[in-house]
Amino acid sequence: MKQNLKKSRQRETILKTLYQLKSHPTAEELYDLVKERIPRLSLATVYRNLELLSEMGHVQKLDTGGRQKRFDGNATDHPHVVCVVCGKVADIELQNDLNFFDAILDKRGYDIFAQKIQFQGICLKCQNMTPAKI
Amino acid sequence: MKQNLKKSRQRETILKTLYQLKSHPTAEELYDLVKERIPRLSLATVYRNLELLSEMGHVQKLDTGGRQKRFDGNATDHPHVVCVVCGKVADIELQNDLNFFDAILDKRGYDIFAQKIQFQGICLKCQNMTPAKI
DNA sequence: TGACAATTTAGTAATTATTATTATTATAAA
DNA sequence: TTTATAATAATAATAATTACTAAATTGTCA
Repeated sequence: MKQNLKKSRQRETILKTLYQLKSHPTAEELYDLVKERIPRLSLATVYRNLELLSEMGHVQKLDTGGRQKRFDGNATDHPHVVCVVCGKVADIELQNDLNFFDAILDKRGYDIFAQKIQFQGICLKCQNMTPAKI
Repeated sequence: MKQNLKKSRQRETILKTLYQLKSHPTAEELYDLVKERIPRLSLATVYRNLELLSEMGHVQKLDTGGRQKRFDGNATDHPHVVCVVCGKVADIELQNDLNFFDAILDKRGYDIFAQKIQFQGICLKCQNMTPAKI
């Protein structure tokens, strides 16, 4: 799924900065960080590149309930824990033989009360849709 | 968590309509449906009541990747499957002893390739925040 | 029942996250 | 270098949601 990217200082710095973070920033939070290195950076550049990078499988776009989407430099499928008060997101590890609530190895201090499980796929209708010729 | 609600024709019809659906409509889709019964209905009324109803635990607000949020008349924790092409959402049932991918009892025709697991809670910082006095 | 208070609504304006546009600048290819 | 391609900054446009407000509805209780 991953493809190579043309380089530009902005794109490289955005990606590198996101990789270095353990947090899951919004586009705007990441913009503020990268802006320290590239002061003339535009917010639209951050949005455009995060979209591109997530389409290419280099980063992950997260829907965590807040108004703003969040981004994760780790593009592999892994569970998250979200604070419903402040929106902060952390990675979490599961032990794959136990049931959900017991399986969390490190709760990261979160007081957990709910889970959201979502599978992603393609529905029957969309599977049968022949792609349009170019 | 559920509290009682004051009634108004609009609120009752919105809730009843959502309960009857097996689908997971956006606020706008639900608006179109309820509008058939209450032609002068306002979209803002639908948004306001869905917000209220979900805060009170009568319905569930879903973040499924699209721009619009979706709503589920079943407020209990249960897994969903989302079509990444058209956005359609379906309920899904898991067998609780198997690992994830194998545990899905009925895929509803979806061709599934990924999973998103999200726990919800309150982070350490927010737990220690004393609530403001009224 | 009727008078008043409280709640809810419709309609619309405002807000806000994200995306599109465009002229300019940077990068790559020849 | 010269020319073509792609990316950027800055800003405008879009679209989902929320806030506002005057009018309508509902609830309370004398």
